[in-house]
Amino acid sequence: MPPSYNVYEDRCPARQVLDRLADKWALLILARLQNEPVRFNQLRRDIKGISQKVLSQTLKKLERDGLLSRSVFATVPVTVEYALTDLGQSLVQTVNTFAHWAEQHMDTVLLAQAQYDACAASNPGA
Amino acid sequence: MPPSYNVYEDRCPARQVLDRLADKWALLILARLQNEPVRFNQLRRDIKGISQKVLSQTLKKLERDGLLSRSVFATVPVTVEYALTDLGQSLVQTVNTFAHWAEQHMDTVLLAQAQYDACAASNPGA
DNA sequence: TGTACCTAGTTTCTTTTTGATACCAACAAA
DNA sequence: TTTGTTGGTATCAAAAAGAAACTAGGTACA
Repeated sequence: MPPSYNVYEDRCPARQVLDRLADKWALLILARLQNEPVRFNQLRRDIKGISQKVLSQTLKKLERDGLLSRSVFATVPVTVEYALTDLGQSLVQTVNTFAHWAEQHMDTVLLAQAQYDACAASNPGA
Repeated sequence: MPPSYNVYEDRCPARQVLDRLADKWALLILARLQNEPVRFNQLRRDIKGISQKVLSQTLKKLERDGLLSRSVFATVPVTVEYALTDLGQSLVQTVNTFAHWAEQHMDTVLLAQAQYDACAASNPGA
């Protein structure tokens, strides 16, 4: 039987889920949380280049989607810990595969880019 | 030994590769090409909601990265076919896993969203 | 001959999103 | 008292995405 949901369909909820996950910051956050809960500022330090605003927004979205949980501890100053839920854990392997692909095939991609750019430079009109 | 590249590092090329792939349109294009070459307007029709501009831009980037190839045939009117390269093929399985995760876990995500929103509505000040 | 339509895009303009920066409250350490 | 920590929010400029019109080269129809 055909699948109930289809990511190619514009308004299918599965597409919306894919839209949420197909985001570099979301993937990096999920990957960073795979082994242990991590606090807000630690995430900010570890995931180089993320801004506080985007980190905050992305964490909220991932929490809303049930992929991670937010725990507040009444320490001084306050401690907020983010951890993967079971649902988030179920996605981590795929996220890792993705990150590893990027790390492993990077040289090939860089080479392809250089070739493309060289070709474009010698054929400016094409 | 530690990996040469690290997606958590801001300027690491691997991060840039991840940035490129962590894009819903790029993933949907790669997934659509997995079984056969597809033409521009066919992609536009199949991937619901993509605009011509973004499709054109994304195809160029993926071609530059060496993930797909662009072939022009001198038919009337002209035919342009996009196909996965070997490098693109090596990524397709991961892309599929992602899309399938979205389709399979969607109900859980929708439920989590509803719970989150209900809780937020009853705790407007929190 | 004019009109409409096909291909594969590009251009233009508006709206949305992102990123950088500053700011906030509460408290600790020097 | 100034500096630093926690976890954020507010503001504003820049970048990206989206919607729509437009291009070019040609076919088909009437």
